[in-house]
This record gives sequence, structure tokens and C-alpha cells, in this order.
Amino acid sequence: MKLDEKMGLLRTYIENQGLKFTNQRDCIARCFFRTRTHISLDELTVKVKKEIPGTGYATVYRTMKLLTDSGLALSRHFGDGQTRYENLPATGHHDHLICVKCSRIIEFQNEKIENLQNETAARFGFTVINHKLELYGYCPECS
Amino acid sequence: MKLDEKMGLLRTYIENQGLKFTNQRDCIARCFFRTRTHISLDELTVKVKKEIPGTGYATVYRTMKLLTDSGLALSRHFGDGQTRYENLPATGHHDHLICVKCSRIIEFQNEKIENLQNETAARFGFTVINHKLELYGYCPECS
DNA sequence: ATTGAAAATGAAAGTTATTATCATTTAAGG
DNA sequence: CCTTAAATGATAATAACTTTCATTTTCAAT
Repeated sequence: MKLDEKMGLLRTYIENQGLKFTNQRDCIARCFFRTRTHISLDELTVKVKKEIPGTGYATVYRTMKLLTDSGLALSRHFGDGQTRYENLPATGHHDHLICVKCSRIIEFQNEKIENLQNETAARFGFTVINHKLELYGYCPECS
Repeated sequence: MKLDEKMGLLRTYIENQGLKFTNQRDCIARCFFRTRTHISLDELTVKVKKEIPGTGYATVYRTMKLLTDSGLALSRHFGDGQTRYENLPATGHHDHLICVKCSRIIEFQNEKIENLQNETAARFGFTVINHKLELYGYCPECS
């Protein structure tokens, strides 16, 4: 999805909720949409402050809540005690390979795994709406 | 693995580390090994206090750290902001189906998924030592 | 059994990340 | 331009986890 498209969706979401589209929200969303990493609130706040210096952590926090509620961002926990936010995958869902030594994170997709997941869930009568698959181990450099 | 076997492993681990096997550790470990749920520190502390009333949260915390370090317990995060501890699966690894409405957790195993995971990781040169697969959705009662 | 050094304990304080509060400022429709 | 509800930023409150410290306990060596 293109940046403008995301910004449009955000604007719509905000208006539908009777909320207001502010400078800070615009800036925070753009900063976030630009990132390719799994960014934390602290890291994002630093970026945002470079563009709008006075911006408070609380505002970044609240805006990321908006973004996750609207489905434009995903929040995840990897193992350090921080919530990290990630952009929607370009195409379909993706999962993570995490190096336990150097903390490198690689993303991957595997449709076969997804299918098996749905099959398995169906056996228990579950309807899956989301999933999380993380493989922990050693990356090529660390093993 | 039988209870006695686990207690033996714990004892060995503790002795090898030059630590001491205390009443509290014995009680906390037994209480934990008895549970079938994903128990939190608070919940476990309640159980332990029924057997050794004075026991402090910090001791339970430290003992569960011992248990996870020694590999006799697994710690997990599901979505409420709590660390939960679970017993080693009886046979192989298992994963979780989590109902987003009623929070029910069902465990399952699927060897085919495991194999695909290893295959996928290998393509990136990763050596997998552990993984986490959680499927979020609606259980039969909630859907 | 007694003793002494090292470790464990429990209470309480300290951390850290997250969430809420509140006085002030701002967006956006009329 | 006004009004008013919402947003902001500073700060306080929470919640879960982790550490500290004075006291107690374990356990190996008497």
C-alpha cells in the first residue's frame, strides 16, 4: 500500500471516530510508515521530535494506539520487554526468524504453514483471525 | 517426565550451580509442576502460600527464574501484560490457540508445521532452537 | 551436634514500560 | 471569527518485574 493511501485511510478512520487530524498525528504516522524496522515508542519519539520538537511521548503512544486500532500498524512483543510496532506486510502475512545471539530479525512468508494453521484450528472449531509465528535460533553469522 | 524425575533434575541443577535446595524451592517447584495451566507469578504465589504461608513473591519469582534457566519451565507472553509459566510438554513441542474473546487457551501439536518451520529457517541459514506459534481467533463458543 | 561461610528469604524499595490525569492549546464546523 | 469538543505535553499513577538489604537458613567441615 502506498503512503498516500495509508494516510487517506488514517484520515478516514479519524474522521469516522469524530476525532481530529492534527499535525502531530500526521507527522507520527508518516514517520512510522517510513520505517522498515520494528520500532519502539522511544525510537519513534526520537524521530518525531526531529520534525516537531515539542512532541511528547504520550502523544506518540496515543497515535500508535490509533494506528493499531485502525489496523494500519501491528504491535508485537519479541522478548526484550518492549512493545514494537511494525508496518503492514506488503503482501500477506509474514513471520519472524529471530537470532537469540545478535537479535537480528528476518521476516519470511510461507503459505503452506498458513494453510496448515487454518486446518489445525478448524479441527478445534476455532476461527483464526490472526497469528504469530516466531522461530528463535542462530543466524548464519552467529551459529 | 515424572514428577520425581523433574525434582531430581532440579536438585542436580541447583547443586551444580553451588546453590541450595530449600523448602521453599521444593514447594514452589512442586506446585508449579502440578499445574496444567499457564500460571502467572501471582497465581503461583497464592498456591505456594497455602503450603508455606510466609512465602514471598520475590522467592517465587526467583525460583521460577531458576526453573526456566534450567529448562524445566517455559515462560511465555500471551497478550495480557503478564509472564506466564508453563510445564514442559509431555511429548514434543506444542502450540496455542487463543480465543480473543474469552481468553481460552487450547494447546495443539502439528508435526507437519514443525517440519515446514525447520525447512524455512534452513533456507535463511538459521538453526532453530525454539519457536512460538500462536493462533488468535474465536473458539467454538465465542464465534 | 556445632559452627561458620555462603546463599536464600521476605519485605520493601527501585526500575521500566505503559497508561491516565489535567490544565492548556488547537482543530474544524457553524 | 467563535465555540466546543478533542488533542497535547507534562507529569503522575500503574503494573509487572527486578534488586537491595537485614535476617535467617543451608550445608559442609569440624
